[in-house]
Amino acid sequence: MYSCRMAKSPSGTKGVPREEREAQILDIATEELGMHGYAHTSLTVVAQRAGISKPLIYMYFDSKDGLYLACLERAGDQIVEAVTAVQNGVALTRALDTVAAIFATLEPRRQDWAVLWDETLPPGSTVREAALQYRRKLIDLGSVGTHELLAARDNHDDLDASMMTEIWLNTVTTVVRWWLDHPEQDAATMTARCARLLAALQAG
Amino acid sequence: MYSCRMAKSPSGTKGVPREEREAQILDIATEELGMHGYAHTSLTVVAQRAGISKPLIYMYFDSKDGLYLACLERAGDQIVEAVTAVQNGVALTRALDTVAAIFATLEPRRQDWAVLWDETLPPGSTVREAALQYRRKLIDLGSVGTHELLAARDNHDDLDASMMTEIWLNTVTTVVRWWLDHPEQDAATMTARCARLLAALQAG
DNA sequence: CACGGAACTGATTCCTGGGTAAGTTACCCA
DNA sequence: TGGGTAACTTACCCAGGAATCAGTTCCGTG
Repeated sequence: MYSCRMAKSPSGTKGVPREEREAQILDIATEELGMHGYAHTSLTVVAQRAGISKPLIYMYFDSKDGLYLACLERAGDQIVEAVTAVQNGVALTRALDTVAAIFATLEPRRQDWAVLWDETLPPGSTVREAALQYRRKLIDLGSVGTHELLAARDNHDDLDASMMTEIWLNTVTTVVRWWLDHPEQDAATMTARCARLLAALQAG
Repeated sequence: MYSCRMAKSPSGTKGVPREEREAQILDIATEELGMHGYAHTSLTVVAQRAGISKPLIYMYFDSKDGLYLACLERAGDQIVEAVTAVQNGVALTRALDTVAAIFATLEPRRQDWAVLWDETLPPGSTVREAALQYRRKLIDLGSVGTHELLAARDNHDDLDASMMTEIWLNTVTTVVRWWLDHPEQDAATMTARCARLLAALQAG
């Protein structure tokens, strides 16, 4: 008999090494999670899209949570690293640098941000806690910027800073979501657009 | 026998007229939906919190969708009306007026905005479509403002305006969520805080 | 005082989706 | 050439939550 390929029997190996299969699953899962959110993502669909069966996913990722966490870690680590590397400019310039870095990092897989900022994670779940920890890192980075900006205006209200930090990160989230809805736009265009809008807001 | 109250038998009327009961259910449901989102709200919990049984909810609201839609309509109508009534100032003043109106309207039931902006609505569902229609109205109102603001800066890019409108509404959402996390703040304080932050951003 | 309707419930059904048990195929190597 | 292992599958279980059935109690009214 020839090796495989002949679709003779459904069971048995297809010759795809674990590592490769894992990467494939991860990519598809990220897309599904990014589009529909954790709550509305079904592993059955992920398996179908990957052309495999559900148990294989469980074999490699243990559970739905495990799969989400794998997507989250890949996304979170990459984003946090990229953003951290760019925190040196001053005030609003730094903000622009940050979004530029985010767009660049996200270019190959834009859904990563949506996975990180998934709003459908079950309240009190471990997946939510895990996502919050990654977000926390970004919040801490952003917090430096907002405190700085407000201090320069003689505003030292911590609650003001807290709210502004929240606004900042949700603005990034919104912009990335808008990007997902406009797939034809590239990273550079997005960065330029953000710069324009920021300037427009400032030109009081 | 005395009328009710005696907890003798579980079945039978408790003497609460339908209208009153409906209002009570609506309030509790709005809280649950606002806190956990549609996807993670269970009617069993709503019933328990109201001290009634699940079938009564179905009797009055037909389905989970029906209950959500009732909450949505009450919230949406009120918010849209309040915001519409305040669209007369110019540019950023109008933005401030709008958030002030929103805070004032939301004061008695802050979760209303979270119901309207629920991120856990199932993709493609009728509830989502309904919510989107209400959001659309707010987006159209906001759109006028952003186009105006950008035009004043000689920017006539529709995509810029589209993104900025999105940012605007998500900022409102973020601010209201922050408010939910800081229950001790009142509407007036929130308005003042927003004014301060806007000024800080502009003072380039 | 019967009776119709309004307010309500316990128990059940049904279905979706996460998770598992047990078995199948192919390849590698002693 | 026969085990051992890696890569798979079919068929199933089961919890939880939406939705429903078949009533029960109470009150107003002719």
